[in-house]
Amino acid sequence: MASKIFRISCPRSELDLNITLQCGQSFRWRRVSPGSEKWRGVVGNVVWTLSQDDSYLICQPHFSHSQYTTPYFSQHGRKRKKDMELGIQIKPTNSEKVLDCISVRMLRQDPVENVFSFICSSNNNIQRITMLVDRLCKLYGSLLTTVEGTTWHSFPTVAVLAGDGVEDTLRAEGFGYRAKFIHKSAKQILERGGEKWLHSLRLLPYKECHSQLMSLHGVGAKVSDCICLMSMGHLDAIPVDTHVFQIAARDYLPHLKTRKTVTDKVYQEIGDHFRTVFGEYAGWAHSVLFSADLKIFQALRPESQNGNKKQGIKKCKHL
DNA sequence: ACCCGACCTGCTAT
DNA sequence: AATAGCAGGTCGG
Repeated sequence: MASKIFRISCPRSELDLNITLQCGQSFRWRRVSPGSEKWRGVVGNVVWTLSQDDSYLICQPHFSHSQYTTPYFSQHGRKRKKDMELGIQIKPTNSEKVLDCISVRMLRQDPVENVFSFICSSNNNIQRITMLVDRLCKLYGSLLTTVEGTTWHSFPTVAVLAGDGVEDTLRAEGFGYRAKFIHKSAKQILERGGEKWLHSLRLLPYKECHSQLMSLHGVGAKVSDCICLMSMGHLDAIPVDTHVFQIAARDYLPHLKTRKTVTDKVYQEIGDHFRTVFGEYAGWAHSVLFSADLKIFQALRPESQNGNKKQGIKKCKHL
């Protein structure tokens, strides 16, 4: 049931789908077919097919029923580039790959999806995280629609994830020790007021938001920062994982090279350093550096070929 | 305040 | 072929 297509003015230099949808912010986007430049995924309760040329995003919703959607790509502007250039000048290591990834855009995700996706991320790799998140949606989400023979499901509600037997089921489905984290966090969120409570955290200052999220079982400092950055609107949150730790030790804080693990103190030090170097969009800059170090982007060369025909075009401010 | 080992799973390297 | 190492960490001691 294809419907209207939305064209959104947005230069590829400021938002590259291939990087943004594949760099480990969201685990729900798939290429329409192998090698395709079109992406398909779920935002809220709507399946979208996204593509772009050098100047526009082209967005097609697949409705099964009438819906609308809230802004998904964050609106942080061009000033961020200055911050990034400043950072690159200070530390040129890896700068070529970094420039390839500068067109990553932070998403503004739904907090529920963000929380449970990143609970799945602990001590895990992107491929398996993607598989687990997909499994979570198929098990506990509701069927939205079928597109070209593929079924698409919504992300599960908190109440469903808090239900009886969820932990045992998830363990049997290969979630490992994360099964308990998911079930218990869902129950904690429900006790505090459910989705409404989680959304209300967006009103808090960064530090408070960060510590509230950390009260959830399975959400530590790193996952909490992922949520702050990717769904709470805190563009200065710095998730420090093993990868960012390596980058920091290599390019910014050489005295960390001798350390084996990220302690709370080192975690804080790296975040503060990034915020000092990159300013208010430090979290975005962190994602550029993180993406540049990801294996899948090592051989990146996004050559644009376009010439997309369009019909039934409609203007839309945001997705 | 700080550090350490255990923990599920599945892919990779040796 | 078997085994250690690692992946966007967190928890409890």
